[in-house]
Amino acid sequence: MELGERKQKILTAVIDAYIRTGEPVGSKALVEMLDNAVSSATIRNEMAELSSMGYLEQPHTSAGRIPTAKAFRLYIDRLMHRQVLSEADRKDIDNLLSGAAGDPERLIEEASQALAEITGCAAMTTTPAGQAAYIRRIEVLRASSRMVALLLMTGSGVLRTRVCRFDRDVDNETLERLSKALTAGFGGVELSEIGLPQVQSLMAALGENGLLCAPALTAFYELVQESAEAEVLLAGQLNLLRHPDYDPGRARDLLDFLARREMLSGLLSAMPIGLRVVLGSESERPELDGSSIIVTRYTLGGQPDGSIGIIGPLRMNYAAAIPRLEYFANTVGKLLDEIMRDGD
Amino acid sequence: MELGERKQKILTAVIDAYIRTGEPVGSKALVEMLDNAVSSATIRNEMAELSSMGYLEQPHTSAGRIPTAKAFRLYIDRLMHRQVLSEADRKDIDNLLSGAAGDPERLIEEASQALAEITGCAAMTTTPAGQAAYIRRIEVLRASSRMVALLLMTGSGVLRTRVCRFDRDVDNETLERLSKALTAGFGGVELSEIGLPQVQSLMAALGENGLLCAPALTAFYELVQESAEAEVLLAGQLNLLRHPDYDPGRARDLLDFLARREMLSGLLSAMPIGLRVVLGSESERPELDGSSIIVTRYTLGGQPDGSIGIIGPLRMNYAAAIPRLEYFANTVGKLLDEIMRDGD
DNA sequence: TGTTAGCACTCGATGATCAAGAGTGCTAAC
DNA sequence: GTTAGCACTCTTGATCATCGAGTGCTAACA
Repeated sequence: MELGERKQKILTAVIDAYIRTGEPVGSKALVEMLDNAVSSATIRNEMAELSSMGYLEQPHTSAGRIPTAKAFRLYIDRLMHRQVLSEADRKDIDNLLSGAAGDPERLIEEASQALAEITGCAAMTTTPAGQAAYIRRIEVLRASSRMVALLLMTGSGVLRTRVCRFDRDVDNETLERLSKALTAGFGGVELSEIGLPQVQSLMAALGENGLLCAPALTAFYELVQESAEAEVLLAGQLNLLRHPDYDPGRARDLLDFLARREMLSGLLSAMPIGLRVVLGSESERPELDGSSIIVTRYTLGGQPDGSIGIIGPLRMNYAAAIPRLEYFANTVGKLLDEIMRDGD
Repeated sequence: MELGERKQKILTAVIDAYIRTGEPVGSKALVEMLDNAVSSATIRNEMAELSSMGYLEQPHTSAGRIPTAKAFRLYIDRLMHRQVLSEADRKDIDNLLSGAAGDPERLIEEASQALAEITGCAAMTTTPAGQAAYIRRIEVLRASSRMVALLLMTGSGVLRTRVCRFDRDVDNETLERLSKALTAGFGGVELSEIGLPQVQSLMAALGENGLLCAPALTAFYELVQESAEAEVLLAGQLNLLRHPDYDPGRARDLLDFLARREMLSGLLSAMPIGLRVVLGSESERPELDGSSIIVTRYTLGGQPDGSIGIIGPLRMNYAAAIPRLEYFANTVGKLLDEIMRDGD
């Protein structure tokens, strides 16, 4: 079902105008947009056809047309003219990202903030975890006679800590042994390979100390689980409240949805490599209806790693947002590589 | 300006009803609430006086009365009948707080969540930092040949980490020396006493290594600053969107305000010891108008430490919220003491 | 002197009616 | 295939009358 050239032009104009104003667009307005090439009656005929083809719909008889999800899909895939970022645009983004000097996690966090600010949408990112996240280092630190802090550093440079409390005093020797056992047993191991059985067998290997160290091992296990699943960072949710397209109820539902990180996490991890636009109505989630998600991945050492994306109203400025998001992802990847690259 | 007993009863009834319904309350409704003790005309006379005294106001001539901020103040300080928590109420709260076993920071975080859930307001807490927050431990951990992680543990058991990157490779010896210098120089020192000059003089003392270690010292300084000011945790902001008293614009402004943690931090730290109710109109912040804050402190080792509080609409159920908040603060303090108490 | 019944009055909320305007679909002419 | 013209539909905003809740005031009452 190929669309004629004029139909494409008209549809594109309708969507562009709708994205700009949020109002249904009528035949008169379109005549101007198409440089008076044809009359409004012709436009009307074409629009009637576009309607019956499922690309346009009318909120009511005497209103203009608004694009359907199907139309947005076509627009995004084929019709839209992406903006080309100016030197100034790039500079702006570069500046926003220059804040976090050496910490990968903070970089991602600030990238989230910046992306939200630039696009006016909510931004979501996942920390670099990737498939190849392994344990680079484990530390057992005494905090007091019964409290011990565990620290886990992954291969991607992300740190996680947890404090746990023993049932009775532990001596340095025990901690030392625990620390050695953890490092020996799990250093360099991929996070995904560490499950309850592995931790339990380590506990058994510790012999009489195993039971005493149970709180620490539990904490360690939780720490591994926590580090294994990429953390989802969200920024600029309040931007969504500002947008007129969201009535209070819908906005609340959406924010509720976004607050459930495990949802987002699943959503993002299910995304294939490459830049994707998911229209809310295309997902199975009713909360996302009326919204739209653009996601891509940033790379780490040349490999696709964490996700970075935005979520906003269906009627968002794709032509501007997409190239910006791409540039963000590229820059984040580059900065991460710079941080992680070592002098060897 | 003492209020007669009947006036007090009427005012209390008005506020109770207004808190329940959110609508202006009229003389007829009040007659019922006061068990038909007097006629509506009498009530009207009394209400007219209460109006001229500044306790009640009318949205428009033909509507009932709503309480003013002055009335709420009186209500909270003297008129209100606090709910007494049932055994079941306490159990509920105890259960909600039993999650985070041994980690003080996670305990506070979960307390925030739970408090928001129970009260239907937004909850805010600060991590235990207190005036007496000193450095219990500093660790310098190599992450790779150029990346180093710093870890800071404060006396209250809170951990903070930061990753920094050196301009060139650092050998273990240098790191060792840095670690020793930091521990020797700042171990046991109060956070508030560590400023740029102190860090700089340490850098000088490191001699030729000082310059090389500059990124780490910068990170250390930032870490100290970050740990010195109690972190403000916020939960349940979305509860506010659910409340009919907030129109979308006001809700957004309030959420914007809450998102600026440094504002909250200042607000909380300026609060005197003990349970306080601050009506939004009593603060200088226009964003808080129409809202109300209830704050208290939890204790750590018998000393008042972090803040814990809620923020919600002016018309909130104080009689229920206040005793719950108090119980929360007590329980959090108890749990913290349990976690921190050492076997010596 | 304090309380109450009665009543006129005010003012927002509700709903009906109406005109204006935007936009369409259809028909007939080009 | 395109266009001018026109009748038709439907939203929007304004105007207006009505209704009802609630008040303030006055006069009667205990």
